[in-house]
Amino acid sequence: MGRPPCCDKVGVKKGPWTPEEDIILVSYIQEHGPGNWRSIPSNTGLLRCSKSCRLRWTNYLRPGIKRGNFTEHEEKMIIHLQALLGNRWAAIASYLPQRTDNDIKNYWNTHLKKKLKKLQTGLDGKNRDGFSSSQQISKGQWERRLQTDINMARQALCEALSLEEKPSNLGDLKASNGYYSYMKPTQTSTYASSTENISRLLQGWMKNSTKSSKTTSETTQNSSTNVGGTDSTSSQGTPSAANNDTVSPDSLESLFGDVSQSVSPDDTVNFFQYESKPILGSEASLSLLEKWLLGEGSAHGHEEDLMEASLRDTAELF
DNA sequence: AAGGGACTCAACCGCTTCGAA
DNA sequence: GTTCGAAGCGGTTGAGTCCCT
Repeated sequence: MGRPPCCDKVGVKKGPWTPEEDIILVSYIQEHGPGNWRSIPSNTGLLRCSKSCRLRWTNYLRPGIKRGNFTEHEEKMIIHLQALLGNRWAAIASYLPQRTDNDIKNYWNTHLKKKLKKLQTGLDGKNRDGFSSSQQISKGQWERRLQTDINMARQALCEALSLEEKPSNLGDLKASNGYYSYMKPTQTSTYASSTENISRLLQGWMKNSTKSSKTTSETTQNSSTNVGGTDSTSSQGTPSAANNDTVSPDSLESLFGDVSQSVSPDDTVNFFQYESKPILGSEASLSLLEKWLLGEGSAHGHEEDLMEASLRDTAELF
């Protein structure tokens, strides 16, 4: 009963990918670009379903993926964004271009959830509730609308300024609807890191062909040399934001320590107010926002700056 | 050294969304 | 306006690894 599996064909392979399969997939995508996943198994001879190919690519083989430990900044971003967006991992991942939604989801479930739970239980006795639950819901709804506005503003800005050059660190990505999505390579030097991937895969394969598939993760661990790609996710309808996993402002406050401790729990909202409302207190903040809107430079750095500016200016407002 | 519980994370499953016909 | 297939997404699983006793 129920929906049949996407690939109930006999002979479709499941389970961990082998280095050989990785190489085949990367080579194919290098040549044809990602997309048209349906045709990949038949065109490459891979005994995998299209979904599996897509996942393997987006979560593992795609250039620009950063692996390994999350930095403190990334952690904060995730907690912030999770509080605002709920478990919309793809949307959250769009703010952390080097991380995949799967990675973020895993990290949340294995690390951050526990961390915050600990903090929350520590605070429970105090009952310093900043929001009512209804406030949280309306904030979520408001923020989602806001995010759409932000994306539209970004796009409009890019179009208005006829931006032709790509952001320096985004390689072969193209701004689209406020997000960066893959653009089929047309000229030179695209997929440099894929080539690197392949050679690493080959090396790892030759060296450790007998080892488990875990080895692959090491061989393909790739410095983000050229691309900070993300799935071109947009905010979608049916959010389940403010679900049970949503973090209370108390936890955020505790976790962020000195960054947040002097300001209200509404910081999370203020962070996004910066993205759309002209209440910026300083020109510096404005230029940061401008840069961020244009997708210039390292998203990481500017988001951090923006967040700090947000907190700083919020404090100034009071 | 061995057993077993805890943890991690790649991969799968199934529902939803989107776009073409 | 409806249908259908493809792609996207979030939740869940399970194999491998780590750590403690």
